[in-house]
Amino acid sequence: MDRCEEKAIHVEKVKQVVSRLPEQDTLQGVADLFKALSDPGRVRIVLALAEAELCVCDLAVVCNLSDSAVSHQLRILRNLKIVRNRREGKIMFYRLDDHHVSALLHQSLEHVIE
Amino acid sequence: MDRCEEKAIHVEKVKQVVSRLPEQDTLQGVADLFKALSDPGRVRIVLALAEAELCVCDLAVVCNLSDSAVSHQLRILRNLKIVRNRREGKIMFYRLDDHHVSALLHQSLEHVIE
DNA sequence: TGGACATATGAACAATCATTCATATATTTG
DNA sequence: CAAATATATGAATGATTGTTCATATGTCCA
Repeated sequence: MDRCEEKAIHVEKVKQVVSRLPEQDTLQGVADLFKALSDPGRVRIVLALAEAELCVCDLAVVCNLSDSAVSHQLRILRNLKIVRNRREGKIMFYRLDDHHVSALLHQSLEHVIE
Repeated sequence: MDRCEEKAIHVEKVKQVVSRLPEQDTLQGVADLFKALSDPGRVRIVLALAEAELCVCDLAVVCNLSDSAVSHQLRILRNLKIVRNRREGKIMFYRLDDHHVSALLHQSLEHVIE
């Protein structure tokens, strides 16, 4: 069953690495967060919200997408606690929920532009 | 044509935000980077490589995946300059290409665990 | 209350992606 | 050179995703 015993290359290193990895739930959470930011449209939304609080209609213009498409994507971002919303009359304003996300985006920009 | 003039909500804010957004290529690059990390298997690979340099076979054990699956995923990570490889005889060792990525992962862990 | 506006949601379809299996390449050893 | 090992790659298929369209909800104002 254990492949280490058949073709084992670096058993000790593997054991040590495995022992230091976070739990599966945490890995999944990280992957979900990254997945939320894996679409250029959503990246644009998040970067826009890093600049200013905006409503759905504003974001549709900024992203050149339909209101509906933006709304669908905002739900994804909302579910992952990446954005928060606030109603003011008919209008729903969105902003970033968390400063981590902005930092994350800017760090990744460094990697991409480098 | 310009939706701003029909249902315009916050024209000035929109203009300012748009002017501050990176180019589409950059947004796409960021999205690609995040997409590469949007799979728990690849997150596991990257976190493992943040701990030690490992070969494909080691990673297959660590991630409980086939060698082939790991190899496919490593190619994705390689194409995005997230990992580098080095051959030593028959064995191909992988390590992180860039300290940004490790920082990115740890920042996202904070968001998730919070 | 009814109509207009802003946003949200459900379903469906097209496009994209991950995994698997078979096969190919590269390296070492006999 | 042939066999064995480690890794890589191509093609196919099953799953996931984003967008669209139609419709629903919530809010304001006449």
